[in-house]
Amino acid sequence: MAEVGFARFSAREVAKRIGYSVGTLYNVFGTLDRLLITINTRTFQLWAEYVRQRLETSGADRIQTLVEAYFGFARDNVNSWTAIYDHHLPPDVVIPDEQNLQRGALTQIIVDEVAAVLPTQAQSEAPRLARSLIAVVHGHCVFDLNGSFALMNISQPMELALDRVWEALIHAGAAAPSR
Amino acid sequence: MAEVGFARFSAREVAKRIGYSVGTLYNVFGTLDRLLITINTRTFQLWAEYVRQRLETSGADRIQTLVEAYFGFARDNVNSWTAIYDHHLPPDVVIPDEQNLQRGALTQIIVDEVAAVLPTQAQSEAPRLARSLIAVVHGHCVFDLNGSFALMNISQPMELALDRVWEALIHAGAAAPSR
DNA sequence: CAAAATAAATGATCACTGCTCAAATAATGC
DNA sequence: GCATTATTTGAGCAGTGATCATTTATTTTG
Repeated sequence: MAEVGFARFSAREVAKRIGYSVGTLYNVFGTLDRLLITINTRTFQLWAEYVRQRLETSGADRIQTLVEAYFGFARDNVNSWTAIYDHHLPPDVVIPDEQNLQRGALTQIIVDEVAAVLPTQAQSEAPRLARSLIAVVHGHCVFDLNGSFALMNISQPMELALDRVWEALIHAGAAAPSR
Repeated sequence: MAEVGFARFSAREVAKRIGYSVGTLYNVFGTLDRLLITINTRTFQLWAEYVRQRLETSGADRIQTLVEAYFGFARDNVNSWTAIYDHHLPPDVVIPDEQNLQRGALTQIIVDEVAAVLPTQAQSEAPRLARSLIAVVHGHCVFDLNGSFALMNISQPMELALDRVWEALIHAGAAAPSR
């Protein structure tokens, strides 16, 4: 997936590279969708690990570190990252609970950091606000990687996203970062 | 595209439905990518028209109308809307200038409305800020349509996006809407 | 009007895809 | 050693994007 991207990904090629036949691959995963779900869950895990490591060596502005890690992983792993959002499940296919839990770990990291920055009386808003801020950063990241921002001469999209994020946090009562 | 969605879209099926052979379709468009580009440009035009009509009957908060129109079109045309972002061009294929101009019309509508809401001294920031706000709404819209918000029990994602948008506008000096 | 020149449309063919499942192969238990 | 269970296989099916020699239709010309 990392090498060829979602559009050129195929079960046959996977089988060839791992030294098995297509049949075995289908015996294990049942369907291509379930193979893709598994691959994308793994990408989420790598992403969460990437974010955790960045936080370990973060400066004072840990929110900035989060935004930079979101963009950083996407930019360093365009194909794998894009595959997460290119894969649309048919209505009858569902992601196993176990995998949804694993995928949620990344979100939890962000919820915790948002909570840490909010004042006590705004703590209850952290989960909802954090998810909204993820959407904010995600939107900027999508437009960065698909060339929309470049086409419209918008430079430094990551900084743009961070501006939006801190505006929202400060509005919610967070203390402004020392910048 | 509207009926079957990006993943099940095929040139052969198009040819069958319009009463021509695949060959003719390829004589006209040259490649599937160029057919997809054409379809998606048309979706942008329909989208812009949709937004214009909503603005005509808008209440006092025209920014809210924009956000509702962004979400509204996406929700009413999930397959066509999603196809815009699912179609990734190979590095050697480019969108013709003419089509990029047409696609830019939607952005221009939003830039104009953002400018109208900003004070005089902030006018020059309108193009950059407007594109950032589009990214904000886009991110919320993606997570709404792909089920991410539902999975995390986040209700009213459109209202959430509008909150972020107005926070940013007020931070930039816009007068708060009467809500 | 007919013949020549141009334009438009065709669809068999190629290499690929997801997926199936009877058959072959391998591993295990007794 | 033999029978039972567990794995693995890959040809085959219906579909895909793309090609291009051939056919069909239209227009121009003498």
